[in-house]
Amino acid sequence: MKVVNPLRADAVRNRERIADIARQLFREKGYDAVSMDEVAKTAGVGIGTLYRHFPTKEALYDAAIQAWVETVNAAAEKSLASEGAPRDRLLAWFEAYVEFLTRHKGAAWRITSALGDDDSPFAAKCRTYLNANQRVIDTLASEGALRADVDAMQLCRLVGGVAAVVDNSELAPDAARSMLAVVADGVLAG
Amino acid sequence: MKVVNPLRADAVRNRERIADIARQLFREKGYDAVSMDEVAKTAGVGIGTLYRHFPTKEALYDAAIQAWVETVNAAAEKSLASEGAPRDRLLAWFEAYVEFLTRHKGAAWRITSALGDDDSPFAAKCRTYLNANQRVIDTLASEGALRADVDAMQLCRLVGGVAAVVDNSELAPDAARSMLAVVADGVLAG
DNA sequence: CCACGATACGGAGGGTCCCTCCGTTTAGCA
DNA sequence: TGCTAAACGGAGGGACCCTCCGTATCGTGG
Repeated sequence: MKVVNPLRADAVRNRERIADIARQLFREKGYDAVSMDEVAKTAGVGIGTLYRHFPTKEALYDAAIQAWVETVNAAAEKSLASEGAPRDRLLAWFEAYVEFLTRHKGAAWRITSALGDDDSPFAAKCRTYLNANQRVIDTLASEGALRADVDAMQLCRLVGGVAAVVDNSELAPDAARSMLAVVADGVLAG
Repeated sequence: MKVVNPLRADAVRNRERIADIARQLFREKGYDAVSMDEVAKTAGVGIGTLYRHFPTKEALYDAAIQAWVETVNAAAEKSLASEGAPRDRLLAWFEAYVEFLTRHKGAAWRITSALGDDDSPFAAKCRTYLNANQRVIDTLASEGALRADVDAMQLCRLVGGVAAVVDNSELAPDAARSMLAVVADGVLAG
């Protein structure tokens, strides 16, 4: 028998090209404004091929935004490692977090919406974010800078909510920063 | 000539029945889960009739959630009129605000998304909300309880973001309250 | 009371989605 | 080179929002 286990070369090629094109399109136009037909046509494959590689549009989206999610942990470490006051470091993390979430239009709301849902295609990304926030909380809490009842899920939701609004209304960084300052002060207080 | 200016009796009847049914359906199932066909069928009218009265789905939604929006000002007054500390009154207002926004599934995000957009069908509702928040800010600021750089738009976005997350993830009131406490403390601080 | 015209009704169908199904083509081992 | 498992491609199904237009109804002037 001729069991060919690894993916065929053309399949690998197509999968990568589709993911690249999708990343580009989603980033430019946002989730809703990109149709699966458009991705297939731009990538030069049939719609059937697209769906063979990515069973739903959300799965494609998940693959398209995969790369940058993986750098989130590094960003958390970097924000925390700096020398400044807890408030400054927390704000730096928040800003990095919002910058990540808003890098692809529509991602902030989609990911924040999926926060409690284990069945979502974004569940893995949510866990990454939760862990990063937990690390930030642990670090600042060990310095006694945080109020006691803050948890990672709550923080993800608060900052994710801000990110979603910033993304949707295309707010300037200043507007985002002033909203994040409110959240940071609220979390540090008490 | 026979110019019949006022609406015909059947038209008035249908308009009201459609709005009633739509309010009920939107409230039960949320914006996305209700189709225009479903509204028409449930109301017992043709799809053409529905669109004669409400030119888009968003216009229908706007009409469906009209009634409760108008009571928001009363809620603001009531929250402010109580005797408690500024923090308690602010929190009471936030909770009332979130309760309003989450009363119809999907409304929080849609309205908060429309905050800067004058062309949105929800523009009028946004103005109502902004004014209510402005009144709250003015009252508390006159007591010196607020940080200086808080504005109504920012507050609408912050609390609207929390409301959207609460609505989408169907969080318990406790979870909402703890997030709102963070925002309130952040706004009062400094 | 009736006839007639302005008004409103209803649903077929257009355009756009996401996604499925299946006949056709291709890769790659023996 | 022949053959089979794997991959491809696109027609089309079903759902959606919305438009268009022939048909039915309302309500007034005669």
